[in-house]
Amino acid sequence: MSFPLAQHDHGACIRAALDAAEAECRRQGARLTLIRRRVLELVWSSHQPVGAYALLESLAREGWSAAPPTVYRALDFLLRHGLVHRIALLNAFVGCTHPGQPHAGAFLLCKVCGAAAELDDAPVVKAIAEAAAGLGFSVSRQTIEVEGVCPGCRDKDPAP
Amino acid sequence: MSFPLAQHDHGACIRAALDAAEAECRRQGARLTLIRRRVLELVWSSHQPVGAYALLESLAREGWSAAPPTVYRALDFLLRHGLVHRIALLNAFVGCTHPGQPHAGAFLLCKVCGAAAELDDAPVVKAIAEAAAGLGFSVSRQTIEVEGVCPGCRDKDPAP
DNA sequence: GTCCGGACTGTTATATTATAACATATCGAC
DNA sequence: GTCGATATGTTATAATATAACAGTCCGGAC
Repeated sequence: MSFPLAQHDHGACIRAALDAAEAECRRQGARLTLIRRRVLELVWSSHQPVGAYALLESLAREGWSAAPPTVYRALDFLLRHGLVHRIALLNAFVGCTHPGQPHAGAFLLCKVCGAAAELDDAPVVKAIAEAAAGLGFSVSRQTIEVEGVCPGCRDKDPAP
Repeated sequence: MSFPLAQHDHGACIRAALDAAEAECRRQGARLTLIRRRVLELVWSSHQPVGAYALLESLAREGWSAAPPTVYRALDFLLRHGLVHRIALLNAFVGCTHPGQPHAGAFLLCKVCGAAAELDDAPVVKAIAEAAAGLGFSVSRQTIEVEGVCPGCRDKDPAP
């Protein structure tokens, strides 16, 4: 719900995400297998969206026998169970900060540092729902991606 | 600002779009060359977002000597001058319904018929701007894409 | 008019992202 | 243990997008 600070205990982020994922999979009766778990961990290795082929390289470096479908299947599982989001603008994937709680997923993407922050999307979703309802359109899924500069980078590099 | 009806005078849509494009290019001192004009016309040949390679095939059928860069350059020009929008979810392009008037571009995408409607995005943009400002994020560009079912398809195929 | 520089287009090659299709392995219920 | 469903391995290929460089056109300076 806010931008990750430059220095924070990121290990704690990862642990929290994996714990939440375990719990969510248990709740849904889904199997968080070794490779799915590892892909999720890699997605969470930063707060920047990661491309599928970057994940693939990481897996390969670790000695997994990995081809594109390996990664895409794991990502597909994680998407279906609400553990990651796909950033359409970047063709990349980022960990979900609150799995289990239904939400559309709205992202602020910093053009400078590449970080992604998941926004509280309720007011945005409401505005969209109203506009759509006015046209008789029934909404099923939303993509809200906002590019700009995050507070950290703005302070560092004022008016370039 | 609303969904295109199943039958409407689409020729008029195309003519209006091309006239607006001519005017907008004149205003901006930009050159709407033959191929750019033709690509815009092809983008406007329906209200459904069109992929770059579909455009490429159309051009090829018409006897243009066309390779991918041909199309991507034309699309890039049209994007830069606000004559088309890119739909990130679909990797496809759609004509802008009100060039020259600054707007973020928000789209309703019908999963059934594939039509895209450009939404009045002011309230949505406002909601996003407020949320972003609250986090100290300065917005430069937004992508708002909403999947669902348009009124026409909903009526045809109630509760599938 | 013609020369110059910038913008536009042609062409080939290649990068990047994603999926199809089929074989094999693993898990869990019974 | 066996069966069916789910998950993974593997090869190939589709779909989208860009790099790089050569050639061409166009409009203004002179």
